[in-house]
Amino acid sequence: MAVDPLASDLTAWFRENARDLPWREPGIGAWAVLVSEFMLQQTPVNRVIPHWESWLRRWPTPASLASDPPAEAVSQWANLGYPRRALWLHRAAEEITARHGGVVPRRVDDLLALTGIGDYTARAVAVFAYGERHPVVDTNIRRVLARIIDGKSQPGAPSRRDLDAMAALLPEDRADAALFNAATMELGATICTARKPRCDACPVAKRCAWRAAGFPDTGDRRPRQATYEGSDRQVRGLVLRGLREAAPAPLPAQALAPDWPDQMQRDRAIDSLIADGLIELEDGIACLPRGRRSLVEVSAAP
DNA sequence: AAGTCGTGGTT
DNA sequence: TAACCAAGACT
Repeated sequence: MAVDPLASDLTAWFRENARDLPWREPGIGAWAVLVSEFMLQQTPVNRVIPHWESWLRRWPTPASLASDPPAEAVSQWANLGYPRRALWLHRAAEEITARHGGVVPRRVDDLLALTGIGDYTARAVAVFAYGERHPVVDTNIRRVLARIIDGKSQPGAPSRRDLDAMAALLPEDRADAALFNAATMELGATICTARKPRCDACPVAKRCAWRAAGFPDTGDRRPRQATYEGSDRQVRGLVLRGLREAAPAPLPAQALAPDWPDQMQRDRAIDSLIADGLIELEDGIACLPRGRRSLVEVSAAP
């Protein structure tokens, strides 16, 4: 069966225009790819790169990460945002070590069973790390498909139709299939962007239903984010930042976001961080999870 | 299944 | 400048 012309145009474009991102280096391991996918969840590429490099330098294998306490992962995560991803990545490393002998699994089902890995990440790792043949759908790909195929400016909710659409376009050859997934994602990230698409540079503009229809605004925006200023998220961020910067030393609870105007809200934030396993609180002393040095360790120090 | 979860850059 | 956006996952 011949490769779909849309797929072949996109992969041809990708071969010439792919950004050389570090996790795309040939021979990069599955663990490195997995770490990149965790960090890239809702975080821009340019912010991820330096963190990805230092993370892998410190923890080159799942087992090496699993052998350190989660507190170290949360600290190392620094200001990447959504810090529970650090916790989940640490837990995934433990699971990989325990269930898979320290080797990142290759099957989508096994990947899906790991903490913090959902439908996108499982497929991304299987495809980009192992060259398995699956359709991958992220927000970029959803947007590209919505525009090219459905003629909409914005995609609706994630649907299994996107997965089916990618599956229908997927080249038979595994390597080509992986390239096509990466190419579609790359187009969405660099050309067919949410805000100002650069249709002049798009290799498949001729095939775009949205363009053919005159770029109709289909409304259908994503729900707007709540104001960050004064939000629970902001307090949580401040509390965690304080603990990170103090680590490995613990802090008295009063020293967490001490200037926050709303005491009740601050206390709720602390409780929610405890519930999430991001911090621990004992006798009014707070620390990162299992971050306090044991008495043995402290007394053994010179 | 809609809400929630950080942080920083861009418009 | 306030709003928008960024390789999602979990509950």
